[in-house]
Amino acid sequence: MDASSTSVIVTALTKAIVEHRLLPGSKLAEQKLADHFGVSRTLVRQALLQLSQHQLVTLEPARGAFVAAPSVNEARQVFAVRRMLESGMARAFVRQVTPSRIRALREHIAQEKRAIEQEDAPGRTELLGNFHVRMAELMGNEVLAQLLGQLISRCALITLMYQTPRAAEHSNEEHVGIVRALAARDEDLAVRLMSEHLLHVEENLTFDRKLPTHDISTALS
Amino acid sequence: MDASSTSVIVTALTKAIVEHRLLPGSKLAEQKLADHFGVSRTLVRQALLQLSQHQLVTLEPARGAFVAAPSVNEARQVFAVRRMLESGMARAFVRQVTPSRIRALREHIAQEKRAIEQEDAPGRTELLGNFHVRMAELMGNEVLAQLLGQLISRCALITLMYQTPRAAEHSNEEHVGIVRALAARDEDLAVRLMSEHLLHVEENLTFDRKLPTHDISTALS
DNA sequence: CAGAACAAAAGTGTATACACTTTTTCCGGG
DNA sequence: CCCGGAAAAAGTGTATACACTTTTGTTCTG
Repeated sequence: MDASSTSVIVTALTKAIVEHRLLPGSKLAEQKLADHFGVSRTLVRQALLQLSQHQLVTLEPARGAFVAAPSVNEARQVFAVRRMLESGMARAFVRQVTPSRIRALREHIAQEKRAIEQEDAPGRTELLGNFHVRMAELMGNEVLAQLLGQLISRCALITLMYQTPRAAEHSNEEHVGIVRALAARDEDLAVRLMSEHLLHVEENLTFDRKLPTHDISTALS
Repeated sequence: MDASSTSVIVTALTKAIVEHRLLPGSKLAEQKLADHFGVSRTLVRQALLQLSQHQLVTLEPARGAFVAAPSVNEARQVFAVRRMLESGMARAFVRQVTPSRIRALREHIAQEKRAIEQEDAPGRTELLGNFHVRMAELMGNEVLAQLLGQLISRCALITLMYQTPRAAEHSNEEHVGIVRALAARDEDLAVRLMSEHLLHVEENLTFDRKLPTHDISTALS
């Protein structure tokens, strides 16, 4: 059993959704996607099924697939989970700090900064989210990394316009503070900063935004 | 797009895998499953795809689906994630304790006890795992509950023979202690007990067990 | 002109078909 | 007797077919 052709579709759609080229509520018609990717509906359906498990797509019986539009409530729950999980992660990270791990995080933060300065909105959002995944990877816990990756994709879908330059810079600075606490092996400070960081991100949520529904063929090309 | 027929298959297979009626490594042939459930391979494939995302099944290209056999390393990572997540959950729970929530947990523990006394092995394992999901549900965080549910399914697959009467009783007693700390609103104690509880469960892992591969038609009937 | 009712079109849900890969079986050579 | 290899069987991967549902568009009625 294979998922390689399917995963191309999953990746492309995930990227489009997370980068808001496909907006919440957009219809994802199977045949149109199939034509676009040059495969049959079978593979498209597999991909949509996967995306629905990642909560990036909702399936309505006999009506089809739509880009997910998470409720305010769901958004808060996702952030609550992230706070629980990631404060624990910060604590665990402190207990196994190494110079090379700190270096890797600092390099990542530098990349973030470059993306912010160049006003590269999609790259910026991705890097800011990936900071957290990077931490998990550096700890050698792939299970954690994968889980966080999914949660963060959901967050990207949720936050929509979180990626204002101001908020992005703010996040970047908070990352700096977190890494400083990690490097100092200050467990409680690191945990507190991580928790506050996620609270700040959540506070920046803009739930009242209404955006037009895009066409899928333009969004994917 | 529908998943209702598929979800029956997913549920049945999940139950069989978690209860060890289907053992790690067992082949899950599509046509056999299709015959058993009276549907076409299409729906079986959808189900297997979902189960592979839950990490209960591994898919090997052109070779088919097998009940997952998580490595020791993966097992430890899953438990590490649970400790991070659930100590945070315990802390959050304390901050929003109510008498009815404590009552619900105590009732759950009483159920556990009954299952242990009656030596109902599958029910026991399920209830012991569900204690943690129940906490998430009581907090009103469905996202957390769903996530924990998946992690705990993976754990059930991992722990295999964790469900010895002794270990089960031990877990049950620890649940009692955790609820007592929650009721007393002792945040630090609750967090510590939860973390230690999960460490104890992890310590009971038996990685050296070798078990025969069952036949799927007997396991599911 | 607005609205209900029906017909046509489009789209989803499941089954089946078929190409291709892996596994098994069977046979001949060492 | 055992090993290697070819042929057959079984199984997976993708496409397609078809029934059924939803949506759309048109016509008829008040």
